[in-house]
Amino acid sequence: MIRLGYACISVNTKNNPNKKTTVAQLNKLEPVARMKKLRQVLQTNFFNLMDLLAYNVEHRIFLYRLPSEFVPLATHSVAAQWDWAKEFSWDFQKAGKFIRKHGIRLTAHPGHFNILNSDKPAVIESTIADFTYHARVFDLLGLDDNSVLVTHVGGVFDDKAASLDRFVSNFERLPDHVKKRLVLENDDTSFTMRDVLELCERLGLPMVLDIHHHTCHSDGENWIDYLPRIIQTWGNRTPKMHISSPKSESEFRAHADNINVEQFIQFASSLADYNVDIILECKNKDDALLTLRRELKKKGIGVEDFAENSQ
DNA sequence: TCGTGTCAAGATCTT
DNA sequence: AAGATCTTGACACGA
Repeated sequence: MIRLGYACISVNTKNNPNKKTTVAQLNKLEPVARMKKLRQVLQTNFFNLMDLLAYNVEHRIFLYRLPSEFVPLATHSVAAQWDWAKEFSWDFQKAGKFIRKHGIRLTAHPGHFNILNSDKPAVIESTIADFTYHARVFDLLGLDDNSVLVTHVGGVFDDKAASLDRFVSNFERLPDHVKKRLVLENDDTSFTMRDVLELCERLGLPMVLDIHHHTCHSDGENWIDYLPRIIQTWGNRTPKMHISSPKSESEFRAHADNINVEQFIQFASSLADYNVDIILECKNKDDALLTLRRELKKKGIGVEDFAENSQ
């Protein structure tokens, strides 16, 4: 059984849980007004999250990536004095209860400025801080370890082996509650499916296969040969993958508006033996998901049987 | 209301 | 050593 999900933004609901403010804006304000502004943004994001999750459930979408901006400037010094976890504990509990009740799987993808294998101590520190923030949000929502934090290995720094080793030693520095949620994804320029799989096996971490990245960057491996090992990394957790279609031949790395249905069928047919959650990374977000479902249905293919039948 | 410059953050390639 | 690029939506402000 396959479940489909989308990332961060719904194009069908007007408001999304990704409202933010800027440092420059906050610096214009007095400390009290500053706190008020931050509070206001997070309150809006909670409101929008509940709205969006209700929409998701209505459309039987049980997989969703939470925007990293959910708590505005959470790891920036301008918000350092702000105890958002305490102030919003009621909201976290309420949202968490809804998420658990409906069996929604929430995941996150900390931004690309997070480089755990950096050679700069300050970058490593800010990365640890940002991962910790993401894990804390899931902890406060009371979500299990299927709510993962997806990240890339990072930079190559002219020496891939040394950079992989540095990832391992910096990983050991993460708090346990972050370690249990962190998972690694192959990227489209530096670390291939096999690089990441081997690193995941070394660290005992789950691996997210991004099939689009794999077509952009590999050493010619056939991903199907590696599928059982990739699935194995997830243990008792539900494996998660990413798919997107190339925007065009010339902009192959960029994401298209929708998923090419033939391409999806080809990918998904190899996953028939497994339970897999797949996040669609498309410009059209949730609309791409609903469109893909319609196209599959037209072809009589129930790849997402659970979601279709339990209507 | 609309168009435009700006936004916390890194790595890598180009000049 | 400094600047552009990646990628990217939304905020804030001025017209």
